[in-house]
Amino acid sequence: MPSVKTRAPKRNTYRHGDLRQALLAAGVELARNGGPDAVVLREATRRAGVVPNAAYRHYASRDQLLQAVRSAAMAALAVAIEAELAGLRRGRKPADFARASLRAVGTGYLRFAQAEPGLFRTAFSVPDALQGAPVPEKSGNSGLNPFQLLGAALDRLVDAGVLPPQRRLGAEYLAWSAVHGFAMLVIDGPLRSLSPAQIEVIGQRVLDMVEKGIE
Amino acid sequence: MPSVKTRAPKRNTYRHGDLRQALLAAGVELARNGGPDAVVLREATRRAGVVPNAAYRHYASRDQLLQAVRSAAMAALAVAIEAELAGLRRGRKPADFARASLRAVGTGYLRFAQAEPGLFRTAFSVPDALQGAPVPEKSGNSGLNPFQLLGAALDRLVDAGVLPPQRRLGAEYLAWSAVHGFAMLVIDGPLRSLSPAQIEVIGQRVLDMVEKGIE
DNA sequence: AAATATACTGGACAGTGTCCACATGGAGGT
DNA sequence: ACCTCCATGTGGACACTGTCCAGTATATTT
Repeated sequence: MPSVKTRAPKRNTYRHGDLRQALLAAGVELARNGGPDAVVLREATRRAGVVPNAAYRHYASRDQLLQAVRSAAMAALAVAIEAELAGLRRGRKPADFARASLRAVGTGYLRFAQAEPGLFRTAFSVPDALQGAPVPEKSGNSGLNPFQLLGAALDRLVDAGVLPPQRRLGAEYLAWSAVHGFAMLVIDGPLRSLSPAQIEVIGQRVLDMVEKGIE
Repeated sequence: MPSVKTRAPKRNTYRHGDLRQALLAAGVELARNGGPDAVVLREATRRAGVVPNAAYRHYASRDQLLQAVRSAAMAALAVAIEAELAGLRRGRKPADFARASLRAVGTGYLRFAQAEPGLFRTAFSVPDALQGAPVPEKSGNSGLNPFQLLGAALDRLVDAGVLPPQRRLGAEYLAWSAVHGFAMLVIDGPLRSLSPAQIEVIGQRVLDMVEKGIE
């Protein structure tokens, strides 16, 4: 056996077929374990069974590849949030439903951060104007990126009369700050050593704080 | 002129004198602009006017040097918080003073993150059990690290009767999450493009949320 | 079928962390 | 005063990285 890390599928055609996609997939896999720094161009080409320079036909630099991986990670986060939202039962009063929506966004966010810390850290590894024109690469199935999903939940709170309209402006910053900060502290901060059960409990308290603090 | 990056002070003695300290200082300077990834061992030795391998007499690896830089960054954060606390006028009622203390911790935290984003990102770049035995390398002049300074402020809130004792447990996680998350979003997240004035305003709203959400 | 554009290969270079063997010279004992 | 020890710094090397430049193979267009 030559080596454990043999990943090249021994392509026989000169062209790869879909190298761009293969590099992105390899990059995502690298980011999954290891975070942003683990996204190394040469390793990605190795896994795609191609010479290092071939990557430059599809990405102008290692950083461009990392950006693509980041977008994919952001989209995965959006999907996780959407999944949490989809699991909501719709029976109750609008106010309760709106509150539950905001909670679901936060819960999905935190679950994803714990389940995929590498991707989560990659998604936020580098500056990004999330405000700007929404690009589909960073969005989930609904076409909304995580920031927009949060905004939609807050809008629902206003519509349901739970959140006074004058408090709506900038409310996503408050909610996002609390949840994002907690996620960071959990995945590689002082709260790293807590058990999943403890994290769940404190996470819910963070969401309580947001709910109380925002209205 | 040979080069702009000439930093070697042309030592003539064989021994450096205090290479360990010089490497740490160079590392901190590198982290100040550029964050954790900019802490590169060879550059640090270059600035200390020494051959790369000399570093290994004082730090077992590049990572050990980075850890030392992190501790220094954490200590600088503690000092910034202490400075904010020291600026508090003491005249008022204990309850007001306790509230102001918590706010000062948060404000110091956010000010430092904005003033020294490189050091801030470095301080939290890598897992660290902040809970464990407090080491002086990460502490400010009071001997307390940032986490402990926050805890002390919360204790004062309890003593002043503002925060019910049963809410005290874990309260630092809530406060820390909100403030840390906001800091992250500001220095390299979606809030990066906001003006300092806007950041100040939203930052105060984050602290409002903490105050309301915690009690 | 010829020409062109596209995708990949090959070889190189500077930069990094780190390993090994070696040189230097200050501290302490005789 | 000398001599030896050994912590500290040097020199050279290796594998790894991102990236540049020049070539080569194949798909597409003419």
